[in-house]
Amino acid sequence: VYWLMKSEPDVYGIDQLKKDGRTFWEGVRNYTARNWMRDQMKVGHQVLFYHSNADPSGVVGIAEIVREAYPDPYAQDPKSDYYDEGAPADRWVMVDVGFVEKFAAPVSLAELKAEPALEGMEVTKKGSRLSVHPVSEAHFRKVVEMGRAKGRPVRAS
DNA sequence: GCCAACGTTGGC
DNA sequence: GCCAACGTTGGC
Repeated sequence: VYWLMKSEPDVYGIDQLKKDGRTFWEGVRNYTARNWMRDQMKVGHQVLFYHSNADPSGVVGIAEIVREAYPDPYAQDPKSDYYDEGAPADRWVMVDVGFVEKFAAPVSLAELKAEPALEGMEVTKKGSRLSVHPVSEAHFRKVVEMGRAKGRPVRAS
């Protein structure tokens, strides 16, 4: 299974992931996204890393799942922006993701929309807001091809 | 900053 | 269970 995960670069971008090597993906508070993370994500799955609210928004590289879903402690922390008052400890989960590669330049949303081979890809649809969702293998491969065509990517060492 | 799309909440 | 109101996401 392949995935797309969105993050605002001002909050946590691909450069930070490259620097950190891996991170925990806290703060998902949408049941559909939660269910995919909890029920379907497995270690080793590849992820398109997407920058939203960016200039340009688009896929900036590849990450991978390095730890499967476990409870998100921020949901229990009243001081956190992600606090969910009264939520049972197992309501919200997070996964850990590792850096794989950063494209030489983003594959912008405009380019994704313009590519016929990516027709139907979730992120190209109007009103697509889900921050975590699966991507078909064909779409994943195509986006990676487009990203690598931008120049030599930076890979994890 | 605007606004369309969507998910969630809460009154009934 | 319906649905209007509200909050959030995210492109532009």
